[in-house]
Amino acid sequence: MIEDVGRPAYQQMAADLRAQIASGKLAVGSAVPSTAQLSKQYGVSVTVVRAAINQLRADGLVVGQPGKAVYVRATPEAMANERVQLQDLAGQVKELRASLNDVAEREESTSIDQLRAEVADLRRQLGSCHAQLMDLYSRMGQPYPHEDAERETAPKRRRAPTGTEIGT
Amino acid sequence: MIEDVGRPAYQQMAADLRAQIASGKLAVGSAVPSTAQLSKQYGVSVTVVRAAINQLRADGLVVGQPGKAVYVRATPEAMANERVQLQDLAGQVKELRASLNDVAEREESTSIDQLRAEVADLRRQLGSCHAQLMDLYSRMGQPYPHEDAERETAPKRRRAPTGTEIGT
DNA sequence: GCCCATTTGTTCGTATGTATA
DNA sequence: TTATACATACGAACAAATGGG
Repeated sequence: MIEDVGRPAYQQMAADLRAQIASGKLAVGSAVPSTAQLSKQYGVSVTVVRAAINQLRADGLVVGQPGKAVYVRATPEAMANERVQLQDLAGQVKELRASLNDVAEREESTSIDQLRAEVADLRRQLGSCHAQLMDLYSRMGQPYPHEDAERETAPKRRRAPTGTEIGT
Repeated sequence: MIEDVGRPAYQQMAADLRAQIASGKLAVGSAVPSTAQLSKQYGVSVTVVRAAINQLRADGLVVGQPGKAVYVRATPEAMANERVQLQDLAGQVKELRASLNDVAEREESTSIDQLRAEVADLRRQLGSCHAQLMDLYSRMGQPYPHEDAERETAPKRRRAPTGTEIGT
């Protein structure tokens, strides 16, 4: 199925899992097969599986719950939408600026009606722009337990098995 | 120096390196100490060092060059700026929309001079907004070889050591 | 040009802790 | 309690790139 051996195995595996998520074979909310199962399926060590899963998690596509499974969080399209939306937003603001520039240039010799129409058009464009940005902001700010994710209740020191104490 | 043992060692180490980058002890463009050196310094295995470096690389703070070293790419502040700028941008667009709303509401009974002043003010706000978004877009779109980074010239198959062939 | 040491990157194996069922 | 699963951490090996002798 995969014959591009020019790339590391964990990247190929991550790409394959991404494709499965995008195609719907791994639906959002469902569980990814366990590390051991993936290790047997793909014929690689658990290290490669972990590396692939880590890459997907870094991209925000999956989230792991210890003791349970790794769950699909979102599709690659939804993640790519953020960048695409940002690009669209840039284009919209640019057009908006050009329109406003035209208004400022021709405002001396235009009638009130035309001015009114232009302002209404500007208002429509800005409304669409605003809606996109709100969606973009909410999607980036809300559902992301990324980074630290402070222990909400009790710090509950997890473990100190071998060499957890690190210093200079 | 670090006594919070409630978190994994590689996360503590990543946080410490982040702080060093932020404080300037690890300047942008300089090289991070090698894996072996960091392993001795912090008293952890190379696995922990690799995990910490991987986290910093996933955040876009450092980039590694095989055979040479891992170099500091940007500061955490500059990375956080993207989100802050997005937030500011959201606020600015919101204000802009409110101003435009007021213009549309009061355009019937205002003089040309006042309308002109408001349009000029809108134009100034939109200009600032546009500049911020352009900076944000260029910073996200340009210097990022993230994701796949297709081989630009020759695919140049790198290696196939043990079990690179993976299948279903 | 060739050899060698260093460094990053990838991959293997294994062990342990914690969480869930 | 037992079993499964994720997460962390240890050690070791090899490939590729870099740079010095």
